[in-house]
Amino acid sequence: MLSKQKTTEVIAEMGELFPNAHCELIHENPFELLVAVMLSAQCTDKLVNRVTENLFEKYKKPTDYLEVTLEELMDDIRSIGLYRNKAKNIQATAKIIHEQYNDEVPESMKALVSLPGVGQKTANVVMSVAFDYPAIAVDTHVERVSKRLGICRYKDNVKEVEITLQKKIPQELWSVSHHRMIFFGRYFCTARSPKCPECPFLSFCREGKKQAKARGFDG
DNA sequence: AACTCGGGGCA
DNA sequence: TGCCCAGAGTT
Repeated sequence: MLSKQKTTEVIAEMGELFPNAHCELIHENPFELLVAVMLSAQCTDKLVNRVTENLFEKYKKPTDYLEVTLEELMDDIRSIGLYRNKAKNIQATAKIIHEQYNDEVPESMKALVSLPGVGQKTANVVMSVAFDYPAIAVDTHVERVSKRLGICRYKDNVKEVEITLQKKIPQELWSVSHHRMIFFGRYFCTARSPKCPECPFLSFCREGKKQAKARGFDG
């Protein structure tokens, strides 16, 4: 297990690798962010970005989603997996935000999680990114990277990963860390074929040693 | 804890 | 082809 100091150093180095990591997810309004993250479930970010580019031209406010039929919204996001559930959930959530929250995304974990299609992970992202709330959203990238680098244990569940990260990372870096680990997970520490030979953390990475043995490079 | 949704990307 | 992906809801 990595020490707190070593973990902080790793996060800092990820910041040098991806200086703009924290900017890319920040949308102009929290509602766009919420929709983007709802769409991203079980999809690659590349695919989501392709869809949202057109989607946010057409849909600006929560009520915009209520003025079209479910079929039309489904067509607008059809290239994404799970589009039927996502379209339903986005409409239902837009309706609640319009009717109960005066067209504003609620700034509370409890309220966010109660929205249809919004779970703990999505709520974490919205709170930390849109409202600057100190939280570390543990998605699959964050989980994989944390385990491989030894920040937490392989057997840890999502909650345990979150607790360990919050223990080992200074609070002012929580929100930033989320983004840096996502970028690192996307460009270096990918699920299937991580770029271990190019990785700055290879010297102490558990996964790197496995990969070196399996793929025949110097671990 | 296990199952389902689901089109696209990648090996 | 087969497996995986910025998860959430139901049983």
